[in-house]
Amino acid sequence: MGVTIRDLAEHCGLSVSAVSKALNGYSDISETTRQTVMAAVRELDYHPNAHARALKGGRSYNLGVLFSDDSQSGLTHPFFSVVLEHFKREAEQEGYDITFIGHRMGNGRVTYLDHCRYREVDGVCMACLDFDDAEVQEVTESELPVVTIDRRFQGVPSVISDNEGGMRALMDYVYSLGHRRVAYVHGPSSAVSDARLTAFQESAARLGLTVPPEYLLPCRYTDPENARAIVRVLLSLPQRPTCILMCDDYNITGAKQAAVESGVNIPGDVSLAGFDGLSQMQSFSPRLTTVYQDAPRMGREAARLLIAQIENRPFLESIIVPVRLLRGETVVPVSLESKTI
Amino acid sequence: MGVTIRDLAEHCGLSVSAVSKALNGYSDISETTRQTVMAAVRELDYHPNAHARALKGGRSYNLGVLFSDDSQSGLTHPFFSVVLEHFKREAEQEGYDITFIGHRMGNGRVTYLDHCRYREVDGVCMACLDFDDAEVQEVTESELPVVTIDRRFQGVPSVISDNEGGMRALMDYVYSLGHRRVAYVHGPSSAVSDARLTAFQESAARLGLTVPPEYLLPCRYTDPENARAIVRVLLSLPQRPTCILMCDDYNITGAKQAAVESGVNIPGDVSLAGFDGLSQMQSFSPRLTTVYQDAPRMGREAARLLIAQIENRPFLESIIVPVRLLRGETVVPVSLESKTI
DNA sequence: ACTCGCATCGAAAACGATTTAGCGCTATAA
DNA sequence: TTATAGCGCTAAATCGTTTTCGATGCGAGT
Repeated sequence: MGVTIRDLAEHCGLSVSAVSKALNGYSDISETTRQTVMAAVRELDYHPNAHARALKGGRSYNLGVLFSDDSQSGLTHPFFSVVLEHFKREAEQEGYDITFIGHRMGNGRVTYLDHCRYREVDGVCMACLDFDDAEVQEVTESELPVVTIDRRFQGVPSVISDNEGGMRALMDYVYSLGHRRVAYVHGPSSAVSDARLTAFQESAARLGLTVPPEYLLPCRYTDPENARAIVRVLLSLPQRPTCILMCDDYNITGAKQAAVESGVNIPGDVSLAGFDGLSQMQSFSPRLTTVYQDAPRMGREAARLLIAQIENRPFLESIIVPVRLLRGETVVPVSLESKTI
Repeated sequence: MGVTIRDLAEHCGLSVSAVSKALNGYSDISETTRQTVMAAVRELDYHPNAHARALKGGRSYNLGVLFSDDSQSGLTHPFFSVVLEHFKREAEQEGYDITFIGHRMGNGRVTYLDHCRYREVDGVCMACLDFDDAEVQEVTESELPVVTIDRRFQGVPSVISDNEGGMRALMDYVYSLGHRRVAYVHGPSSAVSDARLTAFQESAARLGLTVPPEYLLPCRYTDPENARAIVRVLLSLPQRPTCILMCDDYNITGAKQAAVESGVNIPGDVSLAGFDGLSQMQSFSPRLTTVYQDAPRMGREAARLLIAQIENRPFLESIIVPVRLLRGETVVPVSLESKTI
């Protein structure tokens, strides 16, 4: 079907190996023959076959992406789709394609690692999944180059958002605006959730805030319905918080709805903050106060880290991606809130 | 590194070819030896190498995905990320992985078709891109199995959302609620946009509505800023529309903002409808009136159509995916709108 | 006994590339 | 004059499969 290296060789009157070496920049090929080969490449529109190359060289120029969350949102995940998109762009720029690693390959079940080997991916990026799964661990412990996002493993390079720093900055901010009764609707237990929760509690302690247990409620990520129910509970508390922190921006709409239903004004009666800085929320009104996570950079850094590893270039053990507090209009000084209690 | 078919053969005391045939269900292998082989597969944890298989058989069990839009949103596209996710799921179920086809492969530029050949994908799914691009046409005209989404090509199977039907239903609905001055903020020219716009105009004519040219404004998709500016113009018209149709749900937030800024109540003063039925908008308040496009089904059907083509099974020429009118709260009877003009 | 068919299996040639070993040749050095 | 050392190239092995074409042994039919 396609034109092979053999066709090229015949066309140039050279051996196959000479052509191969000319293409791959070997030093023992004269400049003139290299020119001849290159000209023939253009003329015949030759392109090497990735499979043959992978078969021989053991390199597929393919990166595996391991990615799943409890809600099975996959590519539609509002935060990780951004990370992924930029991971993909950076990878493409370096000449790598990406393939998604799943555990159902055709009829049968396959472990993640088996899928990686089947496609002979050169490395794997792991994000947003249950890192305690045995199948996942199997990959991190394999000889494959791996990079993890938002989770550290012994000896595995990682890209991590500065969750603690973001939470501290947010807490400092709401405190500075006079808030003393701060509730936190945190995500289900995971490395990220735990980091933020710890930072929340440490900040509270540092600032001298007492946080009653009913102010600390768990909520699924990216689940506005769940968020709505939980915020409704918070708003019906005898001692209502003056400020509510949500675990992600996506849940803000649910919180807003709960507020409307409870006859509570945002931010007139209660302040509200998110986490993520999703671009979809930029047109949220009033402008959302949230902690921006640099998802594009996380994706890029992850790709760079992984590729550096694969190509035996020096690389950092772990990269902390800074976050940024976005001061919107959903958190206001507590004195501006109407005293309705 | 991995365990090959040769290892299997030695372990079983068989020839490589016998093992291969046992694995691939050939009939000239006895049941007992097949059992032996299968047992060895489990014991040695053997998995075939996809590249070797692709090299020999010409099949890679890989589907290419050609996907881009003018705003370069890629995987983060609110509508197509859903299509893609379900395309991927269906493909996985049938034993296919997917790879994204771009035109920058490493340092150099590569045409889409070359990229397809390089990875030897078995077929290509094309969505949401400039179908008039020469590089795109080159793929549709190649010998590769192709399926297009939301665009028909001569001789190429396609999956298309019933845009016309949706627009007609929407128009009938707003008309039935008494709206006579209906504006349409339509998308930039494309097969989809044109289909909807035509349906809009035909419906208007059928219903006896006159649509002044200033009620027909173009707007980029998924660009709330753009939408905001345009709706602001609409709302400042001397003869204000009683109902505004937006080209997609994502732009609704921009429209809402424009309304707030113009002191216009939605839906109190002006009704508002979207298009897509994005799940992200489910928590929009008031509940959005929109035309739901069955993105998951579109993805699934596309994958099925493509795979049926690849595997030489019978397949339909084109699939029209029905839409559904979601009657929310943003379009209300015109008598309920305050007469402020 | 001889052939025929059947059931099982094996040898070997692909697939398209990379890579190692080596071969003639020329130029330089000893 | 004879080693030595590149230079520029080729031959051939190799990567892990699939697939074609036999090959072998055995029971049955004539």
